[in-house]
Amino acid sequence: MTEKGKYHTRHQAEILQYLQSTRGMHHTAAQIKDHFAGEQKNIGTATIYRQLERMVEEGSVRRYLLETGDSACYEYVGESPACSNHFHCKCEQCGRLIHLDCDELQELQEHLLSHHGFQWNTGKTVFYGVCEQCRRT
Amino acid sequence: MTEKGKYHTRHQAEILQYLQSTRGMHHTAAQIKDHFAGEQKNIGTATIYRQLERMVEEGSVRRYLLETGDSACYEYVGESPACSNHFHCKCEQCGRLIHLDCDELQELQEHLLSHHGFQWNTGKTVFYGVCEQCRRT
DNA sequence: TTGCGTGCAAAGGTTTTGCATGGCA
DNA sequence: TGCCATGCAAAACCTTTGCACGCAA
Repeated sequence: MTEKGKYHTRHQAEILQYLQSTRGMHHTAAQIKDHFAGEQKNIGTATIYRQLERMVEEGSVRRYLLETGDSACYEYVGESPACSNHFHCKCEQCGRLIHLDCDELQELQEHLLSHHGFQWNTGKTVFYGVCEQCRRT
Repeated sequence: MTEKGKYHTRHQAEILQYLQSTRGMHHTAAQIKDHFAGEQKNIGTATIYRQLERMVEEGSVRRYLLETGDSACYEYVGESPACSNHFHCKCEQCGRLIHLDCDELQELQEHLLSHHGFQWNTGKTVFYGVCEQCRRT
């Protein structure tokens, strides 16, 4: 399956390391580019997209679509699927992406599969709504 | 809140009527444009986007983001929030958008609110995964 | 040496915007 | 008549692609 990614390059390692060091956070391609630009390390936009695409295919990184016109967001999730036990909630008011740890998620996943035959890819799904902070103000 | 939409125009009525007549289905802006082009009714792209934006703001139409690079999808959902008792599931293999009626949805909604303080907007959320048909093949 | 990775620039696609014109009230 | 809506074209934006060069193995 992994025909791509034959070579281990410096940029590949640096991007992966950056994403790993910010586990739990998400970045757009442009933000990643800016991060390295800030360290005097220029990485071409195409390279960033190509590396991210590879990591998404491998499964170590997830991509989220938030709003029309916005960039996609990328987040390191690791090699093991065990860490996927949280909801991704996007607040429609303040725009934050919130990670909620919750066992209910797994129950719902099983329900969707057994009752509806739908094999839910929990990682890719984003729940839209209003977060606690915004709700109180 | 509704400063916009002061005038009722022919195009507005036609677009809304088309979306209403296809309730349960979703269309991209381009598909809507093509539909009217097929009836010798040309509607400018900008007009379609502007009308859709208005309807989304009003709440009678929902917008879904499916894949990067793809267009957003629009679907008529009506004025009442009662119809929102179903999941929107996008099959990552065949690309279909599936509507699943399910009470579990409301339970999850209550759970998210009471345990995590997150007021989930169920209509906007799309569950990604693999549908029953694709799973069996 | 072989062939993948990179960077740059250009292309591709969707959505938004500016501006003059047309239509609703 | 006063504004809003429309259409066209251009702009803005994110992402992908082509190609020559660089680098890993």
